[in-house]
Amino acid sequence: MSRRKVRLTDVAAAAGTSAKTASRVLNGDPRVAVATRARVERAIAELQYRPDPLARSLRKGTDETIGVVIDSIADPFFASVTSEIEKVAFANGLTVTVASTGRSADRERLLLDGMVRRKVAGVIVAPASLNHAYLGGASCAVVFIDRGPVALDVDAVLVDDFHGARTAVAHLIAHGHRRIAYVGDLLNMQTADQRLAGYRAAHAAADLPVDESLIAADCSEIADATERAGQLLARPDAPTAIFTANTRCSMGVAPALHALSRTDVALVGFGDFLMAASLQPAVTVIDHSPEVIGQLAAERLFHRLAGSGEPSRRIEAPLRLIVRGSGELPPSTPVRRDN
Amino acid sequence: MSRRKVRLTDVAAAAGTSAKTASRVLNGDPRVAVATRARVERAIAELQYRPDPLARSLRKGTDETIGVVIDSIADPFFASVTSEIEKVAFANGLTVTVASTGRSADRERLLLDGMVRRKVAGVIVAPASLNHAYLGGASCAVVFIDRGPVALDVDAVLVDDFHGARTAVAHLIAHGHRRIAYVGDLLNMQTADQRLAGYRAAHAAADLPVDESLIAADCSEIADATERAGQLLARPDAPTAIFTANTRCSMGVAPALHALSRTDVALVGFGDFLMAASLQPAVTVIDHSPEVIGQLAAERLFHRLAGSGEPSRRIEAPLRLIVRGSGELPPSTPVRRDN
DNA sequence: ACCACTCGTGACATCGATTACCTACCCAGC
DNA sequence: GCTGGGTAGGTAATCGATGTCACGAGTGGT
Repeated sequence: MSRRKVRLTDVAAAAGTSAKTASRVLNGDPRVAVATRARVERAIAELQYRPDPLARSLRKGTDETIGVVIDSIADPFFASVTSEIEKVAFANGLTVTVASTGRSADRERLLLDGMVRRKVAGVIVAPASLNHAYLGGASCAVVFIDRGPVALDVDAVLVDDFHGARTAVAHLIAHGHRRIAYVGDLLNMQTADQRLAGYRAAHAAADLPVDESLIAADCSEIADATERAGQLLARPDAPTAIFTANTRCSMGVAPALHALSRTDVALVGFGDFLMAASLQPAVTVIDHSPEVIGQLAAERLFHRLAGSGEPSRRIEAPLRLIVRGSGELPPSTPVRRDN
Repeated sequence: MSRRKVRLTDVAAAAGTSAKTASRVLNGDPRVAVATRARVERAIAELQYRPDPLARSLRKGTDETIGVVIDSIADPFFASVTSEIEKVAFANGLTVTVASTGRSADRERLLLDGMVRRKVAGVIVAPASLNHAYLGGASCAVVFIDRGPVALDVDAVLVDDFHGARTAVAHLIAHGHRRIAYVGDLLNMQTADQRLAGYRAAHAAADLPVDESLIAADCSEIADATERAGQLLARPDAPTAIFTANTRCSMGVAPALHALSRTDVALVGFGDFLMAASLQPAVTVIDHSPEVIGQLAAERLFHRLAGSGEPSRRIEAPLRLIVRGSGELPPSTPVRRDN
C-alpha cells in the first residue's frame, strides 16, 4: 500500500543526504564515506526502494533487457533456445523480450529497429533477412544464432549445416540407399542452402547422381513437408529414403510415413524432436541441441556485455548422429519394373 | 548513419515550431492547425523520426509492452500460448517480454514485481503462487491463464479441468477399464487438483472404487512421468489404462509404454501434443488448444487496455476429446492370478 | 467598441535517475 | 600561514517526451 512511489530523493531525504550520494551508493561508487553509505543502505532497505528501470535506462542510454528475435516462439527448436537464453539472462538479472519474425526480413528489421531504439543491452537474432549491414550502427551487442550474419561483423553460434547434412545422407547411403529424397526449407535460408549442399556432397562422395526431382526444397511449414512426402512416395520411382533438413520437416514427414504405413522408408532428420524416439520406427537424427545453442549464445552475449573486445567469432555448436532405427532401414524394393 | 539521435526537438526545429506542438501531432491531438500538422508530419518523415519509447514511458507512466509470465518457455503448451500472444501484441504494436517461473512462487512475485515496476501495460500470467492478493495494487491490466487467480479479481482464461479429466476417464471406463492409473503434476497446482477431482468423479459416477496406489501425482517433469509409468506397469496388479493429467506427463508416459512395448495399455492424455497422432497407437487426448487460450487471453487483455470496465470474467476455452486409438484399447488381462 | 471564448501555440515544469562540475574540508609540506 | 591534492558531497543540467498553464489572435454577441 504505502510502497507507492518511493523515489531516490525519498531515500536521500531519509538518509539525510542528497540524491547524488544515494545514487552513488546505488551504483557502488567508492567515493562515499562508510557511515553515509550505511545510512543510505538502511534507508533503501526501510523504504524498500527499488530504482525505476525506465528512468535509469533513459539516462544511461541502456536497458537491462536482452532481445531475442527468432522465427517463431511456437517452433520447439526456438522455444528451447529462447528458454535457455532466458535462464542465463535471469541469472544475470536481465529481462528478455522476444519477438518472432515469421521469417520475414521486413519484420526482422522492424523488430530489431524497435529493440535498438529501446536501447536493449543486446540482441540474439536468428536472422530472416539476407544482409545485416543495417545493424552496423547499433550500439548494442549482437549475437546471431542458427544463421550467420552477412555483411556484418558480429558473433554467431551456428552448427555445421553442411557436414551435418552430409553425415546424415552419407549414413543413408552407407545403408544401401541410392534414391534419397531431400525435404527441406526454402533455399533462401542459409541453413537450408548449406544442408542441401551437404546432401549433394554426400552423393558426390559416393559417386551417386542426384535426382533433382527428389529435392523438395519448398517446405516452410510442417504441413508442406507432409504433403511433399506424400507426393514423393506416390511416385512409381519413389525414393527409398528421405533426409529431412530441419525439425519442422521431420515432424511433417514422419507422420506422413506413419499415415501411409510406410515403415520401409528410411528417414534421417536434421534436428532432434520430442517423441522422435517413440515413433515407429524411431527417428534417427542429427542432433544440434537447442539448449546448447541458447546457452552458448547467451554466454557469448554476456561476455560481450562484460566488455570483451575480442574479435567476433563463429562458434560451432556440436552435432551428433543419434541412431534410432529409421535411418538404418535397408532400401526396400517395392513394385519395381525397370532395372 | 545520419539517423543517430533524431529527437522531437529536431523535428520541431525542422518544422519551425515547438516541441510541444510536434508532440501534439504525434499524439493525434486535434488542436493543431492543418498546415502546422502537415509541416510537422513532413519533418517527421524526412528525418525518419521515431519517438523514444523509454522517454515516453517514463513520462506517461506506462510502457507499450506486455509481460508474459509462464512456467517455462520450453514447454510446448506455453510456447504456443506465448506465440499467439505475441502475434496479437505485434498486431497492436506492443512488444512482449517473457519470463518463466519454473513453477516457483517466489520467482513469480519477483518477475511480476519487476514488470509492474517497468510499468508494462499488462501482464498475462500462468500463476505459480497460491495467493495473488499482492497484485491488487498493480496499476496494469492482468489476465490469468491456465490457473485462476486467488484472492484477486481479474480476468482469467481457463479450461474446465474437472470436466475434461472426468470426460477422459469416463471414456476409459466406457471402454471397459476398471484399473486406471492417474499420472499427473503435484497437487498444489490448481489444474492438477481439479483434474484429479475429475478422475475421481468419473470413478464415482461409474460406482468404481479408486485405488489410491494408482495415483501418481508427483510428476513435474517428463522424466518423472516416464519413471512412474514404469513402476506402475511393473506391478503385478498393473493398471490396464493410464490417464495423464497434462501434456508433459503424456510425453513421459507414451515413450514409457513404447519402450516397454506395452501397446495393450490404454492411454488418454489431457492436452494435445505434436506427434501424438503418429505414435503407435496414436494417443487419444482431451485437447485444449494453446492457440485459442493465448488468443483469448491476449484479446481480453487488449479489451481491458482499451478501457473496458466490465467486471472480470473467467473465460473458458473449449475442450474436446480427440479419439485416436490409445484411449479405445480394451483392457487386456495379462498375467493375472486372482479374480 | 468591448467582453467572453475558442483556437493554435509555446515556455516551462516534470517523470526519476545519472552525470558534469563545483564546493568545502582536511591534512601534508614548504 | 599558505598552497596543493585528495575526498565527501551538493547543485544543476540532462536524458526525451509530455502535461500545465498562459498568451495572442480571431470571432461573435451586445
